[in-house]
Amino acid sequence: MASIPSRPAVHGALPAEPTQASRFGKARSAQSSALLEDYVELISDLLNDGGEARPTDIARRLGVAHATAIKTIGRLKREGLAVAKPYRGVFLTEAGETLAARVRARHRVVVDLLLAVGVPLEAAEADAEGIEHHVSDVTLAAFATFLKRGG
Amino acid sequence: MASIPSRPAVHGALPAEPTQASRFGKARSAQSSALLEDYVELISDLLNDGGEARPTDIARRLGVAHATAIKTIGRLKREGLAVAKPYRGVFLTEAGETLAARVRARHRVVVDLLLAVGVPLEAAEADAEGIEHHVSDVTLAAFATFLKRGG
DNA sequence: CTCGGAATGTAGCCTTGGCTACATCTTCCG
DNA sequence: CGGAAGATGTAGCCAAGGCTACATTCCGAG
Repeated sequence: MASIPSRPAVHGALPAEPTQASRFGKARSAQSSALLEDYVELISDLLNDGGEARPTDIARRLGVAHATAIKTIGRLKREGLAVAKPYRGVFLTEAGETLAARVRARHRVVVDLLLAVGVPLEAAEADAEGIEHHVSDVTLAAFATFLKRGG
Repeated sequence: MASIPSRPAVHGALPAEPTQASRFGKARSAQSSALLEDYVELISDLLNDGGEARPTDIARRLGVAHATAIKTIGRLKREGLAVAKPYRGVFLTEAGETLAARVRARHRVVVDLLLAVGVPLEAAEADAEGIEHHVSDVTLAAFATFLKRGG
């Protein structure tokens, strides 16, 4: 069908810009850190609030099996974000706390922005959970400015 | 992203609300359809623009190896979103076209909203790529309303 | 002090989405 | 017409993030 000719040099309005590829790549890698961010923030919440973060609690809050939570906690440890001795609960390292604070702040801004543009509370909370991991610093700053100015 | 941050936290044990778990679960499953959505939209773009969608182009645009693209195209076929005969390019089914249209519309609204709240173009385009997959219908509607209102 | 239930941890399996390496097909050009 | 080059497809590997099933540890009753 001549539909697969060797690649002609130019392709009209859709050049194969590396820009686009890099955007997708960024979105992919963001997704990979998302889980760690969720864990770290949740652990921080649990520690601040109840004094301890136990795998079972974490698992229940995240809606996964406890084995899954434990496995991910292992990854947290490997990445230097958390410490945990067997049967002794999970704690955050300096790096973990820092990350948690950043993530929590970002989450708040995202939710507030969604509310400011008229998203209902329930949807705002729910969608923010997924959205926040893809909000870059630049975008976050813009959100903050928008909120300060008008919201 | 533990969702209790913006409000005064309950002092005492955090309740193990199923709400939170379901939010995380939703974010997780959204992430799973995200890839398919990206592929479908890109294929639609390529078809509309150049008349054909070839695995190599798709791979380059997404920034992945061609083998990866081919594997995912296989998944698209399994899910009834695309058709492809070996060495003959990829085409969308009715369902695929429908999905593509929906995804494209959503993408536009998300970018427009980001721009409307002051996010620079580059960041808006880049972040939208990740954000759009987590924007629920309710939130999308709110975005549209905000934009129409002259946001 | 012992025992049983709950919490914790381990092992092994699955799918997704990447990759590289290699095999095969098409097309185009000499 | 016959290759060679490039596109396409296949195979096999890896890590992440789920799960279930089973093993171990802890702790509070009794």
